[in-house]
Amino acid sequence: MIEKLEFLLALARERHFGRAAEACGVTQPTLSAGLKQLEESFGVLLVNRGSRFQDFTPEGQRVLDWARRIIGDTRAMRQEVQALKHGLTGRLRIAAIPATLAMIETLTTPYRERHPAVQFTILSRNSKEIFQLLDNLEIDAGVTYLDNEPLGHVAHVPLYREHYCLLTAADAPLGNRDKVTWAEVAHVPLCLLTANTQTRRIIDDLVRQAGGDSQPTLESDSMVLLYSHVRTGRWASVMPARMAATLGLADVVRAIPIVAPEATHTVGLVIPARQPMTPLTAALVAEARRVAQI
Amino acid sequence: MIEKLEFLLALARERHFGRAAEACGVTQPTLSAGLKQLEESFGVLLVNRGSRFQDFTPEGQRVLDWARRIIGDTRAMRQEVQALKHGLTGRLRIAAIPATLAMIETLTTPYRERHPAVQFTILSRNSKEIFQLLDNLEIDAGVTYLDNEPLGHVAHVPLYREHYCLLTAADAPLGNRDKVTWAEVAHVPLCLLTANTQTRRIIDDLVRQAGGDSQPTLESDSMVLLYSHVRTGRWASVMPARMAATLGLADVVRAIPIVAPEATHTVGLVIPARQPMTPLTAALVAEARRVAQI
DNA sequence: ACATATCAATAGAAATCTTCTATTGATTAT
DNA sequence: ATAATCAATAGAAGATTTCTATTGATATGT
Repeated sequence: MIEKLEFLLALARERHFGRAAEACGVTQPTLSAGLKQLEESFGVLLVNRGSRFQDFTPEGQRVLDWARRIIGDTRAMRQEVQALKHGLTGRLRIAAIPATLAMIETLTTPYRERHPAVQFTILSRNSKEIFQLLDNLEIDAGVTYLDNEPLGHVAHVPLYREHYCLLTAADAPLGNRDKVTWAEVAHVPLCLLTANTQTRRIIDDLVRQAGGDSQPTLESDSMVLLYSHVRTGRWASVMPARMAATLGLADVVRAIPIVAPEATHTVGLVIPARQPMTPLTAALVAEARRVAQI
Repeated sequence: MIEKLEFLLALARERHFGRAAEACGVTQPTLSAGLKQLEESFGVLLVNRGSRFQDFTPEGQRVLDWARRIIGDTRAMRQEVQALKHGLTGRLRIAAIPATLAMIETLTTPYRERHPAVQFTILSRNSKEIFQLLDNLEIDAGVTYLDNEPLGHVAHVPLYREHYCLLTAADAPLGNRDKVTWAEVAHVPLCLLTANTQTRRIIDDLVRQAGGDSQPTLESDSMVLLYSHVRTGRWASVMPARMAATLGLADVVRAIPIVAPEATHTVGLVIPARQPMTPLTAALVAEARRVAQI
């Protein structure tokens, strides 16, 4: 029964019988049969299909919601018993938006100190993907902005307020300043994250409000790529202050706080709205509360 | 897997492998094997046993808690799909303390009006048993006092405040009074519920505070039995006012409000603290809110 | 202290179910 | 029109579950 619900969950993720079956480690006919059994046991069609997967029926949607919950609880149960036996073990799966990648270690380092047996998987994803992964039980927690776009049905723990700074060469136009305004930044050609990221949308908004139009000279979804350009001193960028601080900068590059309008956004941990949490997640939340600066 | 968790739940109820097996509709070796598999899958002993059932290990306790939740969710899921198909169907199981039995119809009658396909099972139980039944998923809701003894981990909906009255013959010592005090009641020989009920404990307390000692001339766990004695006019009793009002009284018997000290206790619905509720339970809660007088 | 009863575990056979491979039928893409 | 993709089906092999019958251990009663 639980295994059948796993089939359903996989199908929701993959939207394809064959791939869902593979994800579950069974063959396609096995998955088909499993779903058929579910449907028979409920007496309702759960999946609309005509020679290929189409979508879930309304009943299928409801069962899917319950399946997520039931499977989440089942995993939490196993984890908890495991923790009672051997302390915290297993793999903690986190996804973070690129702008926060450099601060994740402030969570994982003390976490590992306390629970050395825990292993980590950390993915760089945009915020929309993070919420999808959370919904599908594919990650235990996410790190993203809390106050910008509506949160899904998740709980959250604030971590810190983000400020932005202009990264530019000391000998560039604004390079000798102690602080700059968004109005000034609006005229600098920048290297920025691609437009499917929240950080980019935030920066775009601020630039636009200051009268600019933000046509970046270079855009990428990789922070390392942006960083490697900026450190040459030949490109400018706007980055979260924490990111700039953590990465460290070459001598030729200066990180200049952008001060007006004062624009801060809250970065925080997002976790599934389940009570009780899994032990691994609970420990992460405890760490987040310790590390939180707000 | 879910079936195995059902085994565990049955064992917690019955504390006996054979009876638990019977409750699950399997033989004892099947249940034993099922539990052994659970233990192997967790890698932990769940049940302490030496030639007979002893108790659950700490891990077993935790698994038991999760099992209740997971199985509760599984049933809720089935119920919800069923409700999507055919509207509300199935059996709503309620347990109520004897003092409230006469008011249950104020819930069930409008409920049935709205959802004619739903069937009811209503048990008369004391409050301790009600909470056990709730914990074991054997009932969907209970009706009991909310403010007297500590509630388990349940949610609740207040229904009304209970007042008490003295039932006695018109020609008995206090029979001509419009109201009486607990101090006066303390001297009347009464027919009361047995001491394992909350109602009795409440009355005992009030009588004792008024200086009496409550040695009932007759006690029973059956309201019908008490009622049949009282209606002869040859016995006196203290009953919740609602009960007296609902049952109706023979001409010779009067129901006299007991006014001082003003003693009211809240009667309410108690339901498992699960979100979301099962559809059957949700409908009952809605009805309770409608009927509630407080 | 001995006999009896109760209880859960075990052994082994029978039955059920699950899963697989191979194929089909239907639809979509080229 | 042909090929490719996808999910359902058929049928055999394999795994699991469940049963009956029994054992071994502990408790109960005489």
